[in-house]
Amino acid sequence: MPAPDTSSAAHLIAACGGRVTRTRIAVLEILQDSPRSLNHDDVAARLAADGMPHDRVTLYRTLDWLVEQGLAHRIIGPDRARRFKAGGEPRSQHAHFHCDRCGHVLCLESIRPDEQFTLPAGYQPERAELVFHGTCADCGRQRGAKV
Amino acid sequence: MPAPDTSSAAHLIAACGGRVTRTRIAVLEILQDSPRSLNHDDVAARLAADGMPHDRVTLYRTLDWLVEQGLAHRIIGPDRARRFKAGGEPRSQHAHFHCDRCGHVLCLESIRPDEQFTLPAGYQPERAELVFHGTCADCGRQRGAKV
DNA sequence: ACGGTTAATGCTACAATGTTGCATTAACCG
DNA sequence: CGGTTAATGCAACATTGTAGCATTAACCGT
Ligand SMILES: [Mn+2]
Ligand SMILES: [Mn+2]
Ligand SMILES: [Zn+2]
Ligand SMILES: [Zn+2]
Repeated sequence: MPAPDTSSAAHLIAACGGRVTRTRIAVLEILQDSPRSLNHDDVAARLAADGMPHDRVTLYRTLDWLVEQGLAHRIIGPDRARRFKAGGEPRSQHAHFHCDRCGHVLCLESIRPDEQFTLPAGYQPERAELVFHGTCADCGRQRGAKV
Repeated sequence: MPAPDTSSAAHLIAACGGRVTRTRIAVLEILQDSPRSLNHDDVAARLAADGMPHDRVTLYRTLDWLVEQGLAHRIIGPDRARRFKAGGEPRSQHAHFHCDRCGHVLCLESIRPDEQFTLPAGYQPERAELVFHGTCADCGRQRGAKV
């Protein structure tokens, strides 16, 4: 009997009290395996590659559920499409970087927008979203290459 | 002959080299008259109130054109709908505040997200978007009122 | 003021993204 | 293993935004 991996997808899902289904496990593992955030199409493509059956609506609901449970977090890109990444935002709000060249959205865990600004009187902020736009490190290296 | 008001909507539009049409004038004046940002439906409703004929697509193109010309700026809310406000972003990127209670999006001209953070090596940011979420000053005053 | 040129508009159809309702399946529990 | 019900699959719909193309009207020169 292997030691129980308390950080495995199935284990995390079970800890939320929800049912541990093939779809939830597969989707969460896909998010965990990806260094960058993924939109619905990205996840669907990976599910298909794994030979997993998948319904468009179920995927929406699964991703929303993972966010609700704090197992993933979501950010809305300038293409008005949601992108997802494993790991919640317990109290650690972090900035994101949207590369205009390759379209990828990366997490900048080191940058915390909260507690950095003082708002005008009366405003009661609960969270802050900070998104940079420009050229990512990868695309900056091979400059001129039109990804 | 009245002194030429160089900040009037018609004058600003003419200065861009584009044709000065009823729609462009009306839309820009609507944006100029509003203290908060407006989405397409907001603008359409005001056009209708003014008895102006308006087509959905024309409104999209008009607003996009105003942004292109630097006469308005756009921000994408968490409801993935674009909101517009008069005035461009010449070099003055400013933060925005999205009220979770009333849904309004306000400009925080005093807060400039750029030149505030140092990104990891390799990243080349060109602009930064900073959006706070919470309760706005108006909604904070009449707390408990469920707008 | 008039007519020609063409940018801007109106209209239709379409695309992308996300939601709702409901019947069916399968995860869990005893 | 069988019953309960959360999760899924499916179809239809909603919202937001685009593309193509015929028509209108803003502008310019006369
Ligand atoms: Mn992130
Ligand atoms: Mn603004
Ligand atoms: Zn890139
Ligand atoms: Zn408010």
